[in-house]
Amino acid sequence: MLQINTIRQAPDEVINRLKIKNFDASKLVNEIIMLDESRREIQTKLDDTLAEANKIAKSVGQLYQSGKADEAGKMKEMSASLKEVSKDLSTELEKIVTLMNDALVLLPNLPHESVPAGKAETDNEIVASEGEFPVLPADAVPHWDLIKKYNIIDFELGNKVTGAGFPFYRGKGARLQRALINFFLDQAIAAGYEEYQPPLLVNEASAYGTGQLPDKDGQMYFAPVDKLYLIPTAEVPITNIYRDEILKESEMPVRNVAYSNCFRREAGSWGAHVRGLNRLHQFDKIEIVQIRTPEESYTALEEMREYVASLLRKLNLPFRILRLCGGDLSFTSALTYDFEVFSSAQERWLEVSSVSNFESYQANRMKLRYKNKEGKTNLAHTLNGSALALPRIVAALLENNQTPEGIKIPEILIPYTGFDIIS
RNA sequence: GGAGAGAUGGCCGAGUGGUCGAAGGCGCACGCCUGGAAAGUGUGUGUACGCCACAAGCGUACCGAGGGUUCGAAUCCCUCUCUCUCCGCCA
Repeated sequence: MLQINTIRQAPDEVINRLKIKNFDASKLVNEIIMLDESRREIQTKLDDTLAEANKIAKSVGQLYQSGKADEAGKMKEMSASLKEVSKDLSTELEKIVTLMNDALVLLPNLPHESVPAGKAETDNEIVASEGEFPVLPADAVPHWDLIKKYNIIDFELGNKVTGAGFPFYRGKGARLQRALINFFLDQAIAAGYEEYQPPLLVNEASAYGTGQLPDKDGQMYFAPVDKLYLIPTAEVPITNIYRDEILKESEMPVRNVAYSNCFRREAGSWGAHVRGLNRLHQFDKIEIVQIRTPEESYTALEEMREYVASLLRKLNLPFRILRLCGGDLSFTSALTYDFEVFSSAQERWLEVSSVSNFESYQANRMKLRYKNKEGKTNLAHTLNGSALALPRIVAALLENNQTPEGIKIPEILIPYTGFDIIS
């Protein structure tokens, strides 16, 4: 969430910048400022009352020790009324703090100044475009036909055992998945990321920390008996490692990578464009996470963008990079680059990665701070990106590399797959 | 799942009603010492909020969480959560 200081110091700027996200914040901001004012007023009163009560308690102790029980008795009475006052004040304070927090979590992150205005996908700005579209054979088909033809991914089996959106990968399909996972992890490690294997279920505090709660409740699978959420991305456990932590500047920058299964309910989002591997309830993703100082977080974002681009180049996939417009930008993000690969048989662009800088928005919510060289404690900046999400990469690889002989495996993956063609 | 023990600062660990934000040790930071380092030695070393200039300073809260008793709680009482040990089960 946004820092109260930011809102207090420049409320108009907050309102103006959120207009880029098509979010009318004026009412919320005013409410927050009013709540903040009364919060501070009450806090001051309460502190003064408690200070006085503390003084009395101390002198009562001294009076008893010096045998002046009468005087001590009088002091006790004074203390009783103070106690009532402080009780009322702290109840009131608690109420206001709750109201303020409830309001604060409803405010999205401020977009970075480079974010273009816009309402929808079509307003995203294409900032790069690379690679050649492949020339496909005349009888080229989409990946959902290819996986049947070569018997490498089985949706019907998934339907039987679990339900829609939970396919089985088999034979060379399973091996291709495993190859991609290892390839992506090896690449990330070579680029300086530390590998983690995170838990796939997280508690409520973690889901809240990265911002899945309260705004994306309903998108996550939930195990009510133990009150645990199935992670929609490794971002959640990996970033929450640092929840309630104060990092030394020497421990920064943090560069972590994790492979995980991701679980998404995708409630209400099934339609014509989600056939085959385009959208699943369970999928595999390698996620990179960085924790940075505010000064260098945008340098880090560009570094991550370049890293993701390098993966797609190595896989020989045509891709483009979009700078998301305000309307398409997520609630918690300040700036996001989406990566899309061209899936030739479907003839559409598929989003395979999303690289974002959350600035201090997540950090504030999860109290992730760092101590700078001067010894001052500040909120850190968090960033993350997919590197990469598997299903759509697989879809594009299958479609783009289909030949009459079979599906050719990109050169760089062959050491990982152990075969060069799926036929 | 059964039985027991416990939760204190970055870590270890003392503290069973007042002078405790909390002894001591380790770690860390800075200084001295040294050709340099180690050792030794001195000083410092939590977080949040409020007043205020995001200074100094002062105040308040925090010893797993929440509530209670009391003029006063790390210390007493209640509830919850978590951790550990043993047994059972088990990849």
